Amino acid sequence: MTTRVTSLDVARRAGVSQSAVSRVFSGASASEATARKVRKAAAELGYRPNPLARAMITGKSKIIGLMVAYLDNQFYPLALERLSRALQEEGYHILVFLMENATDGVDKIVRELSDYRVEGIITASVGMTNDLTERCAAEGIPVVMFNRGQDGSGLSSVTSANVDGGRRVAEFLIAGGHRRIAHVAGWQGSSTGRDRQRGFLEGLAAAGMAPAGLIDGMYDREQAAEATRILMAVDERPDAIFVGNDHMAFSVLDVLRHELNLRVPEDVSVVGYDDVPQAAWKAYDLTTLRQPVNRMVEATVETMLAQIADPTRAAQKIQIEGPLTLRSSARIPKGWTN
Amino acid sequence: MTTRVTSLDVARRAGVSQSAVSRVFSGASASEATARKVRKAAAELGYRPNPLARAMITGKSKIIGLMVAYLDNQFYPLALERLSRALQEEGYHILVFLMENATDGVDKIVRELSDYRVEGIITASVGMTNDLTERCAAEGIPVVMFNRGQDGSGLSSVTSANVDGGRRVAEFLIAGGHRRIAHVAGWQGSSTGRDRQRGFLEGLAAAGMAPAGLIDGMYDREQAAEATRILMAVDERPDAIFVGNDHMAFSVLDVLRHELNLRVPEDVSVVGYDDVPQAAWKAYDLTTLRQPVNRMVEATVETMLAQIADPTRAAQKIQIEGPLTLRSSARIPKGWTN
DNA sequence: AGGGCGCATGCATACGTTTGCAATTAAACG
DNA sequence: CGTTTAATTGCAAACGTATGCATGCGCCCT
Repeated sequence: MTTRVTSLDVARRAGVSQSAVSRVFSGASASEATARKVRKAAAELGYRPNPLARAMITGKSKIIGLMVAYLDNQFYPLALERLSRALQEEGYHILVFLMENATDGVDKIVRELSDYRVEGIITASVGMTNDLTERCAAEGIPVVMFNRGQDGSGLSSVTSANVDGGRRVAEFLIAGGHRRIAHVAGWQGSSTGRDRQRGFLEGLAAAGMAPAGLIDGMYDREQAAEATRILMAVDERPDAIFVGNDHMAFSVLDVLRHELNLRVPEDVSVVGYDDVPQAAWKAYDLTTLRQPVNRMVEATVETMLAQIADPTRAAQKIQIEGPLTLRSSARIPKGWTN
Repeated sequence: MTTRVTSLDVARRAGVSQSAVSRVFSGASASEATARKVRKAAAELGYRPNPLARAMITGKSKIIGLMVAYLDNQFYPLALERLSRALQEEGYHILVFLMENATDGVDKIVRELSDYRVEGIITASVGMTNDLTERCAAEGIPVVMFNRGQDGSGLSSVTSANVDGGRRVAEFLIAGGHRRIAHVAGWQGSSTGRDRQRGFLEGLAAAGMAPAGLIDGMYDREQAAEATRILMAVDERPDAIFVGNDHMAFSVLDVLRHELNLRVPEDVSVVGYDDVPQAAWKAYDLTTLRQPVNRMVEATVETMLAQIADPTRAAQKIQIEGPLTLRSSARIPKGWTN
């Protein structure tokens, strides 16, 4: 348990003042001569600035808080991985909080994050109430919501173009000749769920159609399975189902094939949303609207850094388009080009 | 951007000294009378102790570092989720680092973790070199390795009983009447991969058998797929494959069914390792040896906290047994009881 | 050559806590 | 009631860094 080496130790060895050392390491002005001496001494002693002490003074901790609700849906681990890597490269560190979607927990966690003087907060799939919005704004902590928006909040968000995506799925299924198209919707408490549903309904309406069934799957496998059973337990079965995300779509496919003994896509086409890695696995081979994780992460990091650099900067709501990934779970219209 | 309220503010309002406030909040002795006054004033002002300042003095940051290599394998997001929740409940926070399995990165990250005065480090599926072991020991930072051991290192680890598990899978397959049993092994650079393979080979040997094929799948889907193609491209095909983890097993199943058009388990039985949630999904319905995540997490947290409380405590290597979860991907021996 | 300007450096203070020490008060005991 | 002992409390010094201010220096310009 050797005692740590401080800037003062370095200063003594280099024959300069402690402030000189600080200036060299914090990038303030210093002559090339002293900088060399300091760096040499620091290297010899193995000195590293203490980020906590630094944070005390500056209020900048080089830490970013990340709030995630659940990791079942493969989309989020993936995003977490990318986000983490990208931020690490920028010299930031990540304090993660896993939480229920329940609002009360959010409250507590935002407080703790602010205690640690995080420089920014990224939320993935977790709703912030408006008073939290205000609290963060009051404390001057930038917030970026990843894959979720919040109407009326002054917060930045990065999502895919969900309304448009929903509409394109509708158009795709209609073009495929499906006449009874049902929807296992994403959780209506989330902007993604609502937007995809809205776009989907608009797409149907534009062709003078209405959904053959519509149930909120709550982004939950079990609920999606139950929804599927209900949707299919009618005389005129749906011939296509648009599912609010891939995670639920897998469950839907399992029920269709293994419980109801239906063929996909011959009896019923299925389209998901996200394009998580599993969607490409042969057992599912799911046609799905891709959310471009990489670009979404890039945009998130970029927005975050910009807001940290200039806190007065206006919030941005960024939408990123993704392509429809064609696989075998849905009939492909003749001559369809993406 | 209201200025933060400090212990001094509270002290003034409560009519006591700043140290009194500190004592009340750090749990040191204080009379009931002052404690009440202080708490009242604190509540009115909305005071919260600054953990960074606290960490500066005590060296205790209430932060635990978590190093994870990849999140593709569903087992890790799940573990991360559980670990995070458990530690949060104990009042700790988690600094996550995602990293390549490459050794050089580990070095840098351990340094950064130590900069932030983390109280402990949990590694999941990432190899630590021995000099890092020493560095952590020198700095007095407890380390617990989750789901990976390291021979000869003085570090605590929590794993499932991998050797035993491998052996039990062998016994199960033999009892099922399989005569040509192959193995797509877990990465031989990891203790889990090696141990499972060893147990498996021991189990075969005990019945006078040898593997019908053995390839390192590197815990990678692509490599596992390629391994499967090679293993099956012989005259006397294996009638069973034990795969080093579920993540690879899904890939193996996809190749068997959709590339080679084989039936599972009629033509070939498949057994995995982990019992991740997806293993229960009907499209795979994988027989697999369960790693009890919850109990492993509990043991990890417990060990971690114990070592933080008493750094002189000897390292522990904990092994936790898991049951073989029977599903339909492998023939079940008549009268088999787990 | 002299005045002015800018840059580099050191001194000292601040950040918000914890904690050893001494002083004060309360309790306990004969 | 006096004295010993224990429990509280305040004072002040840390922890390791950043930074405003004043000083000193070299340099350019007229």
